Amino acid sequence: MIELAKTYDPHQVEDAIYKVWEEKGYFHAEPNPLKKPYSIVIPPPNITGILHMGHALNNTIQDILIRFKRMQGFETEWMPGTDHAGIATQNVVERKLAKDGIKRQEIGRDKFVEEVWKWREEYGSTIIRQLKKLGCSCDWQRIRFTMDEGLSDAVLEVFVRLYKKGLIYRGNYIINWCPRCQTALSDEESQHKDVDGMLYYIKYPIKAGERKKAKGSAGKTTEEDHVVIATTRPETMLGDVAVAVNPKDKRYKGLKGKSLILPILNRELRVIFDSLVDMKFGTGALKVTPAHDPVDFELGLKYGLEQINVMNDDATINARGEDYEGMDRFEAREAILEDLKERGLFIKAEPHRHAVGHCYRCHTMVEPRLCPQWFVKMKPLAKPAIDVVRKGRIKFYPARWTKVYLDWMENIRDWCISRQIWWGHRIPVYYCKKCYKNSGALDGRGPAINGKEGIIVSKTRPQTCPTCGSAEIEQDPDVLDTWFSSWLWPFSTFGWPKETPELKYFYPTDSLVTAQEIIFFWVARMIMAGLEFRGDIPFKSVYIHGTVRDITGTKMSKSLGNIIDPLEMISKYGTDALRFSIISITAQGQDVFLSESKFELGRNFANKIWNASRFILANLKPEDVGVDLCAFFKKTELTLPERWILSRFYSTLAYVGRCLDEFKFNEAANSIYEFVWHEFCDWYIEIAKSTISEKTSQIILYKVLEKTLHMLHPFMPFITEEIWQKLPRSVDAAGESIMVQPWPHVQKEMISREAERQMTLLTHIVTAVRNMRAFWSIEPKVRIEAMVNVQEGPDEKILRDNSGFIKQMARLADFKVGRYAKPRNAAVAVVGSAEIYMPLEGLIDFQKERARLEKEVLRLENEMKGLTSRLADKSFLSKAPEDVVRKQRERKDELQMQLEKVRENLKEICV
RNA sequence: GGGCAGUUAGCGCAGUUGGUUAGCGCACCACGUUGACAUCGUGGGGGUCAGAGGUUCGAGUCCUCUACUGCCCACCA
Repeated sequence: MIELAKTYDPHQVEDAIYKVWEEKGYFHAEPNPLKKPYSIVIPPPNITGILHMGHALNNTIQDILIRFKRMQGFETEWMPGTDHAGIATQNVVERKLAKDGIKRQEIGRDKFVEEVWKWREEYGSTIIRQLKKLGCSCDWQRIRFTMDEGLSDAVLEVFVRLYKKGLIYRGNYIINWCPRCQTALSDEESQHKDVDGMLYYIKYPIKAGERKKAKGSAGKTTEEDHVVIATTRPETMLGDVAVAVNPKDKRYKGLKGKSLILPILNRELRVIFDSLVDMKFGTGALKVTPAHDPVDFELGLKYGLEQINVMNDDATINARGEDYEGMDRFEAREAILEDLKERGLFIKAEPHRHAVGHCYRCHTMVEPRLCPQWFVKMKPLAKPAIDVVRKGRIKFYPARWTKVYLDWMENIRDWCISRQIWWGHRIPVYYCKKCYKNSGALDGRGPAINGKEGIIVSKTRPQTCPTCGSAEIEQDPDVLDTWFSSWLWPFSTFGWPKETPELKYFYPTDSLVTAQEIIFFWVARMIMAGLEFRGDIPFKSVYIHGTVRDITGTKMSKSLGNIIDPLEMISKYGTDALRFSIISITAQGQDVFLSESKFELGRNFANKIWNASRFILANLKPEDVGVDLCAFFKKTELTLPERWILSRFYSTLAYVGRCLDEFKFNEAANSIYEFVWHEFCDWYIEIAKSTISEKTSQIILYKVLEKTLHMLHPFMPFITEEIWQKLPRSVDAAGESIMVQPWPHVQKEMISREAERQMTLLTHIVTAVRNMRAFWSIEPKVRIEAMVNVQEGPDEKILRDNSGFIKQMARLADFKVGRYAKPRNAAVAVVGSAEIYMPLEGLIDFQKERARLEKEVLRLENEMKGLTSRLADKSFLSKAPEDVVRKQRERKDELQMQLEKVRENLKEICV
């Protein structure tokens, strides 16, 4: 007899179990020619992050996969790590320093970066500890950080290779600028959000000497001395150099050859005619600001317009804005509008809702701005990455993401990779001052755009300029986008560019598990990088899980305060409960709406397992159970419930395996739940109570429990380990862990549809008796008897053989099987071809019983109607598959019989 | 503007390739026994599967349209 504690306390065991796992090295994998590899890489959380529910879901899924595959005998490598999150981390450390009144500019670059490293030492592994708390079986010996020496080397290597290949260039284009972080952002880092703004209508006067002609040729409808433009951002007019209209727009025909005067600054503006201009928007006249708008920029290039940048890095107006210099962009907007009103040039403002880019880190409104930056040419990289997905070498689950991926890839734009911050991989570009000064510097930030003079791209710092020999060399001050290191993750973590044994063995990895937000940032880029630098796909399948939202459907975020903290849930309900709950409520790829009460599901389930185990172990005779299951069954006659529970177990096991292969984690979890609770506990254990000391029951209870623990382990690693450790087992398995036990083999010969069908008959009979008892309010302690009237045949034999179980489960004094006539004063129920009588001397209220039976008749008749018409339908009979027709016929016969019997009983009552 | 999801019991959701009587959890009602479990057991009530049309012998499931909700993408200033 083995005793388990009365209640399961996750907190007492989880940390200790995890420690043992880690110490014994179960998480670690090495290239092993005897085994097949299975590897996944963690989507590296950033070092400023703390574990949120999205992480919990994401990592639970990965851990389930890894534990499943590990038990299946694969050499499983789950590569963990963190990314340095350039902008986010720099912001955090800046804020920390600001508390002590320190600005990063004051202490300088080197000192600041030192501070960030210090911060990272102290706080950067919070999320790692939390992942351990979640039970993640990552290979911590291989943990990587995007700023590690090896990964940094990979980053430089990639930059140099791409540059040499002509896929990296320096260009002066409109980029997304975050005035708060004071850096450029990629298109993906600028998130569009709808903003309620205003559309302002402003008069731009026609140059004085040219007005009359304009009037003459434009007809009555044209304003005689000005053009009205519409803009949402009046402050950018300080950088206007032209006004554009559509050549087809009749309203502006008369503007040909004319100039306009920019209000306030009195700059002379060209009028250009271009079909890019939408005639339907605003007034059809577009003010052109090449340095502050992508469309205007295009026009500027096309017509050779001057690019006037009117803002500083912090989005205040610069000297080009004359009187507005020093004002913030929004202040300037108001001031300019005021001035325009004074001059009578302001017409109206109407509400206008439009999408505006926001910084994905600090949510500040992004300023489109002309600025020299480094870019990666993406089209050549995208092409092969499109092919591998088209050809199905990489598959998305659910498949709909394939289209999202392909759409984006086919319209991919160049990637702005330089960031004007200090924390990150510094761009391996060096400028020879002597050479580039000759070619004309720009913005003091480097040499001429698109030229190569004075640019040295090298992994290491050159001593002298290879062209002129000058030692006056300085490195580009910018760092690279964090994703420029993350996109190499699947191979840089295995040692690339070195051809390490790990890289050869584990690459390509198998599955990538991630959230939809990150498809463009990360997934797509990893595919491109994998193909470009390693010549092979980085992973075979991509599983995109849903977003975790709160109960109202909003995404959980710290700023909204609607967070359900996974660590808090772990401390309240236990890790296994958290894991099981979140998995079982998350359908494939579907967003999940979370509320705290959902974690009760997992907690209750853990409790159920604990108690079932406690019962089994308390009654266990260890000397009886150490047998080979297959051998034992071959020579032992099993009862129906025994054959049934084994059949159900193996069916469930097979189904769970299939679900995990198809990323249907919720279905796997729910089928285990259903099996454990409603089949094993509710029926089999209850039935086995009467024979618990017999060897067969001992073996079945023990084996089903043990194998169920195996099957459940990937989902609930701690409780299964804790119970498994308590099981008696042979010496060779002693001290081992359930996590390295083999995944149970599906014994197909144990799966019996027939046993399952027969058992259903028994459970239906028991349920019918219980139902009658409840209906007639017969207290459980009152032992009464019942009998079943059944025709001679297979069903009779089943009932006869198992009458003991029925008696036991329905709490009957006696249960007789045979041919019986209905006794007087008996309640009756019909199940299939059998009729159950329950004599209730003196208890029967005929009216009540009649009502009950009438209701039953109604139900049966209703179903009968449908069946009858279907079976009378010639088309159905000719077109439906045979087995469907046969089944329906059988069902009809059965119904017919039931109906007759119930009607007969009804008649008798009426007498 | 384009795309993708979702709409099934009071609430939150499942529902494989179309095929018997549409399920689960929570909540609800009634009753609770001998030692696994009140984080429980037994029984019960509750749904014209968003709406309309179509395909089919047969539709929650496939097609079209509509409505509402949510998400993603997008250079109409």
